[in-house]
Amino acid sequence: MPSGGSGPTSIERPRAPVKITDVATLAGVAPMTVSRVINTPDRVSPATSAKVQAAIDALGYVPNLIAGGLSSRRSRMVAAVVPTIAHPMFAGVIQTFSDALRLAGYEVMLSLSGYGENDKEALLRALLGRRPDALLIAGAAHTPGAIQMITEAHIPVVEIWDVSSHPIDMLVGFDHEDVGREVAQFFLNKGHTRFATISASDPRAVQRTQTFATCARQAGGMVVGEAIVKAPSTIMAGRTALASMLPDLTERTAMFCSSDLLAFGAITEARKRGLAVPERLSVCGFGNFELSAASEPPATTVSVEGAEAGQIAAGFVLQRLTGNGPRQEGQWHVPFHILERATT
Amino acid sequence: MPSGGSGPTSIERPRAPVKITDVATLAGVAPMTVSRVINTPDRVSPATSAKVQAAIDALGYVPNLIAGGLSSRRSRMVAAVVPTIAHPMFAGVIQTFSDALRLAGYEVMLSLSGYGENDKEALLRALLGRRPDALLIAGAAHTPGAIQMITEAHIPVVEIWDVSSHPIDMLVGFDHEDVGREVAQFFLNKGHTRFATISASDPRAVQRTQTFATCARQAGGMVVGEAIVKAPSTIMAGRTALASMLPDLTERTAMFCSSDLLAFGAITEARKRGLAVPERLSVCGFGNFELSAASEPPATTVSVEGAEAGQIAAGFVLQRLTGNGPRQEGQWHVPFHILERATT
DNA sequence: GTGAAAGCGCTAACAG
DNA sequence: CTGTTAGCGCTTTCAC
Repeated sequence: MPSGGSGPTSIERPRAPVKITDVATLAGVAPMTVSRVINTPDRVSPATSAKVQAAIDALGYVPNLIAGGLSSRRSRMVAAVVPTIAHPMFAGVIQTFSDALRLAGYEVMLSLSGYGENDKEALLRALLGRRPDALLIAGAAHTPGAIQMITEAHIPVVEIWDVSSHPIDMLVGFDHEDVGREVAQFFLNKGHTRFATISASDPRAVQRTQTFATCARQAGGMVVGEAIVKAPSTIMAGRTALASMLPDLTERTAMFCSSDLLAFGAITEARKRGLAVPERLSVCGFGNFELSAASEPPATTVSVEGAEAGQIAAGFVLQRLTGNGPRQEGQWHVPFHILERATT
Repeated sequence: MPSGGSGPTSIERPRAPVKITDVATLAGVAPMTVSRVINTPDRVSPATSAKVQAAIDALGYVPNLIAGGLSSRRSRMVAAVVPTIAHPMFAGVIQTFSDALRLAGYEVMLSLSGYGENDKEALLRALLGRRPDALLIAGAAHTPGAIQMITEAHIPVVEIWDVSSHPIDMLVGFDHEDVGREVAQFFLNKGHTRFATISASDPRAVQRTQTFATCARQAGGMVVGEAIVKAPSTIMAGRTALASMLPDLTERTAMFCSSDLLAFGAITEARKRGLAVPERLSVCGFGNFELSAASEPPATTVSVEGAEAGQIAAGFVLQRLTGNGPRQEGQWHVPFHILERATT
């Protein structure tokens, strides 16, 4: 029941949301001029602009972006899907990505998918139905249905986290197998011969730790334990896994955990059980959580430049959106490196 | 340059997004019937429904919710604004809230505001411009401009985190002063006479710790240190604060930290410096992070039922949205309690 | 620099 | 149970 009922009071305080025509009427201009004041101010004379701005302020006008989006076919919104933002890399990516896009006038609509792939298609449907101008999505392992939906949306897509031989569109990620290899090499260089892993059950975590184990074996090492715990990683899971692995940790062992949370749990439990870290058990985590830097002893970890990844991803999206140059294939390898601290 | 170039192939693979009329034509029905199949399936005959569904699948139709929203004036979207979801209470609230609303057919659009209040009005404008059907917002301390914008949106609003004497609409929160009081009482009952606090600089954290200090003094206790660190809380800040406070910790002291992160940092630094926990320094944190339960020694903390808060908030919103009964004032005190573990 | 007309893709309201 | 008509609030396009 718009503009119904009660007579006008002395002060304008509309009950139904103010619309562009209300502002136009008050300012004595056409709706189109109001639109210009908001979207392309430089195409309006200063005098008119001031009048309109006054009307906007007086009425507290908040433009309906739904209507604008329908008309212009641009939602000025970018959808982002990540499993969690508890992980520093994702948190970093999202933060930087959001900031960069907001600066360019886009809002980021963030959805957390969790680690279960159960209703990801439903989530995607709900997201794509809102016609985002672009999509940022974590993980390259999508169902065929999901890939089809994404493809047919005809919007720029950036996949993060994984490298992939078949990116949907653009990609910002790293090779999880490279990480495993590099950590293995790190330990091998230190003369380790016995190895162990604790991994969360998600595919990328498994990739990192399995490659680590494979490399260790290939170099003549012995893998004395490979625990897998249900994703997402927790400190407690790390403690439990280490406890159950204890009988096999009879000699000096080098351990790679798929997350700093698992690593911290393993370190905590090891020290409680009297296993000296790093003398008897060397531990390297993954993710560079603040916990690893700030706990005692500070823990060695693999750091991935999430902030940089977000910046690059935003650049990719914006370049496509602002349409400078042709559709450019973007693929960016996010750098990672081992931060050696006191647990190795 | 949309719809350019390459000629049609044998298989239908539309370059522009499929719309409701495309589906209607293929199914041989009116657009309205397609709409009904999607939104009110029980009002369509099974035969028609099947035909339409087949057309939807064949074309990979994803309804444009922007258009639907404009027409129906319901976006089926709820905006949520929290400073961070690194805090278990917020994470819990958002998770439960999202799940409950998704079940009812609403998507949650999550925005992280951070702890700076700088551009909150701009954020709100961008959010409200998308015409969410309801708003969940953390913190009761809003600027007048923000309050006016929210009010004039004429949508259900739930504030979380804080109790307030002047809620905008509905409220799910707790009294931070109550927390301070209760923790003080907890320590007093154990016979403590010397107290200290480490707090993040955000208003609610300060409220908790200051009330703690006040209560301790009123009971005849002595407050030997009150550190304030810049929000958001970090482990390292807790370590640094404790280190600087060390000279004043000459006797058995009870410490309340505004976050488990600060508490963990304080405990870590204390033990490193040879201050026995809990014998010389008793520490209670806030938030019930996993870290507190899983670290060694397990840390005493204040647990707030975030998941329950999210459930209640979702209930408030849905009741208003599905419109059973009159506009009901909702105010809910989220329960909290002290989890005593090994650091006190 | 400003305005008028048309329409974005969908659904409310009302027929049949 | 299904179809028709009108219009959501804005921006595109074209005119002046």
